[in-house]
Amino acid sequence: MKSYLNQLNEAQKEAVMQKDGAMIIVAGAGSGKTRVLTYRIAYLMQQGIDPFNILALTFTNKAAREMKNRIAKIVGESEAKNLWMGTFHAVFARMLRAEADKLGFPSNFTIYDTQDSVKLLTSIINEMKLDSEIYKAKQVLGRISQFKNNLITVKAYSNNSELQEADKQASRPEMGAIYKNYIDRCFKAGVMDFDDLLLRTNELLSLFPEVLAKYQNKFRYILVDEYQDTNHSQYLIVKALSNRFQNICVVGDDSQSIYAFRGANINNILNFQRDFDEVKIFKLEQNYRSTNNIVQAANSVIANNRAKIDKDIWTQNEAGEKVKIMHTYTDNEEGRFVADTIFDTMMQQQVKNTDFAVLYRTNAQSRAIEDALRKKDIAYRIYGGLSFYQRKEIKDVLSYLRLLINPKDEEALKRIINYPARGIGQTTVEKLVVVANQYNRSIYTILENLDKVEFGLNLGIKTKLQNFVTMMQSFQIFSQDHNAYETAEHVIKQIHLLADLDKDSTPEGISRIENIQELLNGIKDFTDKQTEAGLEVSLVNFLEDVALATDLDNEKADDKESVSLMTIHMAKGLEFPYVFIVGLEENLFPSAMSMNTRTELEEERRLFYVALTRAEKIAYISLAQSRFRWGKIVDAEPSRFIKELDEKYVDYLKPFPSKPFSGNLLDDFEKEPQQNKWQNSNKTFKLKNPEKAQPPQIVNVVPKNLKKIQEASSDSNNLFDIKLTIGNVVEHERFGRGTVTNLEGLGANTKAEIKFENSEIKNLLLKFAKLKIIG
DNA sequence: CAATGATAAGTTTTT
DNA sequence: CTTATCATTG
Repeated sequence: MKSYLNQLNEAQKEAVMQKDGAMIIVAGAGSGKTRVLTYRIAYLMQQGIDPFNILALTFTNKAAREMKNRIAKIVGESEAKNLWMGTFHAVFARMLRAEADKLGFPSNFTIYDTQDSVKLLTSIINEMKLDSEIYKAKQVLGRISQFKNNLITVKAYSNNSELQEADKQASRPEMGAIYKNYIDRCFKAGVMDFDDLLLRTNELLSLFPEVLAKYQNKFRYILVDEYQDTNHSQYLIVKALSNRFQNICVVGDDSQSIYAFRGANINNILNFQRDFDEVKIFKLEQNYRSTNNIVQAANSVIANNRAKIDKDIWTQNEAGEKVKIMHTYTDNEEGRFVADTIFDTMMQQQVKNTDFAVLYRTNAQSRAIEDALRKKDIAYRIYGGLSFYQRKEIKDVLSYLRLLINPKDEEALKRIINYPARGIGQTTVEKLVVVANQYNRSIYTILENLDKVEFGLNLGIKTKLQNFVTMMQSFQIFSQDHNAYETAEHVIKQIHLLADLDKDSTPEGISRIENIQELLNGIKDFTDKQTEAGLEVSLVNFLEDVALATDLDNEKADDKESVSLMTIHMAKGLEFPYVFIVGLEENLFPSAMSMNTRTELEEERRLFYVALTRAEKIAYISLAQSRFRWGKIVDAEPSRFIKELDEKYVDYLKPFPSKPFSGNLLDDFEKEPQQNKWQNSNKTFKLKNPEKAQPPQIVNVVPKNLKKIQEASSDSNNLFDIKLTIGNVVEHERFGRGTVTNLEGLGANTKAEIKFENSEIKNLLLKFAKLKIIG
């Protein structure tokens, strides 16, 4: 029973066994944080604490699920089931549902995702006749999100001249009015957006002392994971709930704080000691995950940050391989390097696809990697980007379900009132919105009372609207004695959605139908699981799950044999034996948007730290000299973060090319014709003509300082020293045969003028042209 | 009102 | 290069 305590080191054990009071666990990357949290919860339960009295807040649903499973193994399933464990959003959505009436919300409120919010704001901005160039919906939403995360209500805003002044300065004086409209519309629609789930929880706890008391009493022990990424709103919730018993344990690593951009406040962790009476601090500094080379390399990078808690991350693990850096010419070549290395490693080490992850700063970078992996027939899965539930066809179906449980849901209604097409056009919908605002009712209420209001609709349209309402009503009746799965299936059948999609025989159209099927399977899975667990199966629960799910939460069967591709943000909390961090270039990583202030740059650096510390065995870092961005070829310079890596822990797989590239790159890009044809095809496919291009030569160069290499290679670069003289006959992969008519420049920068057989004369840079000398 | 094509605009990270 | 929105036509 106590045996699990023996699996802990001293620091971990102390943290686990500190039962009461406020405490902070500063847990370095790979220091067994999850293990401490799980054991701590198990320990609490064995000390007699009722699981009903424990609240554990995690950063992802996946983390919550895994932790719960691990706890169940120690204390048993039936006990573990009673824990409140989940993300802030999921846990407090559940709480809000129970208490919704107090805030004037229906208990079946639905949740707006970002897209819904942006659409609502777009229409508000239009209705207010504001310039949509100045009031960009996305930016306005960002601003509103800031307000909400800092608990600035509409009223607080109107009393805050500083904020108003700031918005005036940004020539958006109507910000407050938009904010008010947005809040009103959400309220009227019975919906909450992501930020509302936290904001309204705060509202609930501060306006209703008896509710606060109830939950304070319930949650006597509170644990918060990834505390460094909580925002002010979350902080206040935690503080309020833990105020009575002060049994609060937060776990985090300031070095891994990467969500300031969406309001996370690093001060929450830095100032934790000030917030509670007696705070015990535990530091977990031993890394169990990575080799020493990786740990030290990561340390050397993060040392460049000023704002941090002092700690010394170390490991007993073997030195392992050094961090490997590969500098390629283009992003396509970078992709090839990744694919080739994965392929070779799998062959030589007999390891699985799942042992590899490719991490990037932006989702757009996945393309080049995907292409290369497909060419090598390596199965992969992309996480993030647009998630399954955000796909158009899926959101359409979900919107029907949303409207069914919450007829006031305006965005859901607008989305489907004319999909599949039933002759209700944009103008009609706009009229409805106006009337709904006039009467201060939801659109659906207006629809239900069409004969009572007159606003110039012709009979034909009226009938169509009437039919729509009748249909929705029939769905509602149907859902009363059918479960979520049966209802969804019924709805899909009744609206003839598949018939509509069937008209489209393109691969995209077919995949849409498959997606609908997959959605149905998902709902079935959900209903089955809930039934098994003896829980109430409701559409409300399903929709909430879906709204708060991330891509990481949807596991697919073939994930078990796939290489993972994701942004670094998504990779937080995960680990892989082999990790590729790609695109280490200025303006990409660090991102161009975040180099204005020190704070932002430090966040980028922490992001790099997070990326590196995902690796167990080998970390590869790659960068290209030029990259396809915004439809153009853009020159790139090595990221400053590369220079910050202590050279003791680094291997350059190839010397850095001499100068920033400025020549003609078309060769490399045009060599791979129409690769985009494969874009939407399957993850794996057989190549008809396996590319004959050799994998990049991996040359082990004595680790040298980057600068030295750059200096050394600037005058002569023997790697590219092609012996070519005027008069040679050469063959080019694309242009065919030609004769060298002139040579210019030295070494890597030699430019050749070639007259091709089609009598075109071209100037080619030898290092890119890959000419074959024929005679 | 719907379907189609054209043009414009935009990419940081996400619950 | 991709996606979203706009304009035009039937």
